[in-house]
Amino acid sequence: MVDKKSERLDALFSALSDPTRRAMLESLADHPRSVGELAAPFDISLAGASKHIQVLERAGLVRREVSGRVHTCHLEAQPMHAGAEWLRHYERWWTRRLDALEALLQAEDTGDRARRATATRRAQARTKSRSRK
Amino acid sequence: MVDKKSERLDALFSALSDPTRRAMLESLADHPRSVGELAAPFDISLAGASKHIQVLERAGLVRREVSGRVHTCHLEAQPMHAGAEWLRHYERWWTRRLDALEALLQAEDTGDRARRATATRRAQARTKSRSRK
DNA sequence: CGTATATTCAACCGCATGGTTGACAAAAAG
DNA sequence: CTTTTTGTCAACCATGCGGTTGAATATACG
Repeated sequence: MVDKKSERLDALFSALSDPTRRAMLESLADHPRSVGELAAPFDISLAGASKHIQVLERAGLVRREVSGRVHTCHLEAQPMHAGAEWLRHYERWWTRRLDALEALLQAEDTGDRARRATATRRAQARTKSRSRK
Repeated sequence: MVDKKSERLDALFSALSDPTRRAMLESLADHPRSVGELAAPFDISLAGASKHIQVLERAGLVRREVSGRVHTCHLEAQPMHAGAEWLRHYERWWTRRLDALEALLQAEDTGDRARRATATRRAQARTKSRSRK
């Protein structure tokens, strides 16, 4: 069940890793569109677009309403929330730059592993290719 | 240069789409680790882990400090910011509550997302004229 | 009815990915 | 100097992915 969450993130990030699919989602953010309408802006076959849409569907990002022969695709953004939450967890790393003081504090707080890493960092800052003791 | 941004997102989301790599990043969020330390928790060869780390590096998520024969890997989270921003763009879609059709579906079909297609078809027989542009 | 339209499906192609193993290189340890 | 440790590289394998084409399936239209 932890596994389940991971698989959802797999599918989400994997779906988002393709520029065509991201563009499709952006276009669906405007309003729902048929498969043909979704495919139109891209220089790919309808079958190719259909596959992309299926990937988005499997990731839960698109819901399909079949009405006659037209399949209307709607944006379903909830799964993105999990991804955003995962990323949010790292906010402090791009907000607060890892500086020397923090590294020093961490070295004194925790075990030898952190201390070694800090020493390495310090040594490297001082002399580029000299090895430490 | 718009292209450039897209490529960065490609690399980012693609890097994040693998559970092993996400776990590596989580472990690096704690403190920097050597390649061997990063590989240890997983049941894969060192060479396999090395490849994962290279993917993370190419996505800009990991910086490597070579000190002697030890390669120490540091988390470099800036690239995640772009992904978080992209996702944030859709916040209103997952904030916004389920619409009438969704509510109807939930009432009829208790919670199982997998069988939504059939429920949709059922609901469609009733509300035929909804929401086409 | 027959035909045009919207979409999927199946088979295939080329390339990337995640994984392995077996050298290999460089630094540390003895 | 020799051995051990740390990690990469190259080759290989199986699988998946993005793309195609061509046929199949419904549905709508005249």
